[in-house]
Amino acid sequence: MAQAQPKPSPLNELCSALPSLPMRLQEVGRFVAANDYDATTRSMRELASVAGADPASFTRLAKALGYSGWDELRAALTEARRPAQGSPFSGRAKSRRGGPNADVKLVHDKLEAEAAGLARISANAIADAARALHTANRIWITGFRSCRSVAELLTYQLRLFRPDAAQLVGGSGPFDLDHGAFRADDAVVVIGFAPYTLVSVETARAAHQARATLIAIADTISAPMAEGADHLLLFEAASSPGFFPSLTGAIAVAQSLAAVAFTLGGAGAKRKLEETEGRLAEMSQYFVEKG
Amino acid sequence: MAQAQPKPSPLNELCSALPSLPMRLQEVGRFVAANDYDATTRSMRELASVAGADPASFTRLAKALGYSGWDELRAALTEARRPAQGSPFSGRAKSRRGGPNADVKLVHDKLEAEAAGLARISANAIADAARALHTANRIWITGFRSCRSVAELLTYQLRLFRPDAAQLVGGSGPFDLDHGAFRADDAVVVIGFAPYTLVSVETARAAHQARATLIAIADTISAPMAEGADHLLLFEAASSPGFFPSLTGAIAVAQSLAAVAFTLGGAGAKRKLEETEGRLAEMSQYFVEKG
DNA sequence: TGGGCCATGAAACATATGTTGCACATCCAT
DNA sequence: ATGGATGTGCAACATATGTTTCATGGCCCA
Repeated sequence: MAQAQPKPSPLNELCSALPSLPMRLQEVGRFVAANDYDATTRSMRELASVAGADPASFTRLAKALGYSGWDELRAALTEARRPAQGSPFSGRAKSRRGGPNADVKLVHDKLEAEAAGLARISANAIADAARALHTANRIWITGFRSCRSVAELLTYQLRLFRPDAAQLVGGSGPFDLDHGAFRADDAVVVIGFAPYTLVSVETARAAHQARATLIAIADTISAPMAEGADHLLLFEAASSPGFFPSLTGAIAVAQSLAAVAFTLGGAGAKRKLEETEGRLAEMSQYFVEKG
Repeated sequence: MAQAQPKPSPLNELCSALPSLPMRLQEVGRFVAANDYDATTRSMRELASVAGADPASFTRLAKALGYSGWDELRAALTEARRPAQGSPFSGRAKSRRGGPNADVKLVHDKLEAEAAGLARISANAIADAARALHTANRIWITGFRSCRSVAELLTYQLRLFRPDAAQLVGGSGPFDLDHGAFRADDAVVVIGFAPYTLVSVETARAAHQARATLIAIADTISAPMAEGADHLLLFEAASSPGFFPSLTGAIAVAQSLAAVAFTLGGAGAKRKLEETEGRLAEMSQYFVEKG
């Protein structure tokens, strides 16, 4: 870290040194470059056997590249592969003093990053969770701070076709919680990201204790409300440059959840939806173009 | 537990098993979940020393999860982490042809469409609108039905650094409106899509009459609240397959708006934000990892 | 051809690794 | 209080790991 160097990737220096290496070392070197993930995880002997080479070659390769041994080379590869934590835009953090268009650029980057984040959401996990929602007797939904908007949206959409089932926890204030009402055949959805609100964690635990199906929508696998969750739906809160965590992913997850749950509901859900929509329209809350 | 699934992520089953584990194993398990990359690369003893735990705990954790030992758990984690070969989307679209996985496909398509929708949002328009927000004396925000969640999120984020300026219209109920309070140096944000709620249109008109700066976030140029709007921010509500309009775009717009407004606020906004965050933390509403 | 040089594979080595047995602490039911 | 069961740290264990050494075989130059 103390180096002023712009951090040369071990893989790059491997490739550039390749031609000047003995035949066997070249083979091994190419193998490492092509399978660098396995190089960091499997053992030297394993690699040797699938590469059809001698274990010693790996040690020799490392030394030929200036490392003290294979261990050190592998450590370098491992660090190079380490997922960017914290600042995904560290590389792109250019001097934003560019001009009057800096704001436009910020928005642009942000949207781009969020679109990429959506791609990383697991459709499988959502479908599974939706099935759990479908079979649940009642559905409780929790979220605080900015996640409250996500919780409210999910509640709203679910209530469109399951009006008596979906319920926002703490609907009449953050201290009016319904933990005691959780039953084993209920589903509880907890939405949150770091820093985690205490109440949301407590809600998750209460759900778990009540043996209700717990669905966690969070930014990390290690989120406290993910503990004991039957379904864990991840989204990227920090994916976008900016200062507040992003909720775009969480919203997308919530909407997909509602959509799948709706399709699972079949004709009954559709009927309920039309009924609800009709009631809303009846209250004449809609604007109609005159003429 | 449905065992028919092809790949239950080891991390997920770890998280769900956590609560039923003994104390020390929970600590170790949490550590593994939080540092899964190191878990696959560093050795058991290394992990133990930085986690402040006994090496044996890792073996025991693995066995408690049903693995034959730490090596097998680590192998599972390693495989789960293996980089997807190919592009994130095309690569994963394997044999998703209809069948029982129709739900998965639905979610997949939905997310893809929404990601594409984000790309069509105008960064320029958002930056302009943010400047208007910045110069406004007070900021009123409106949205009903599912758009209420967007309105609440925007309000929440703006209040983080402009607590006295941002205000949700009808905060104490949909009929407690503040139309009379609009002033010429205020900004009014109206969020909505078809079918348009009557109140939101009335709010837009009231804002216009008060000569306040009107910012409309809507799905169409012809949206009634867009009439007379100083800034019109479009998002795609119907872009995604499914049955409910999508709010992902609206959320992205709202967040970007808040982000740019924050940067425009400069040091003062930053100070206010820290102040607010501090007050929130002081109320000890956050969950802190013990250890 | 002969002699030095280097690349290469196999086996021996020291060591770090994952595991397991044991002793002690802790908790719960009797 | 007592006895049993369970969780936890420590240390010894068998072994897989990375490294080194040595013998072999090919190559180039005198």
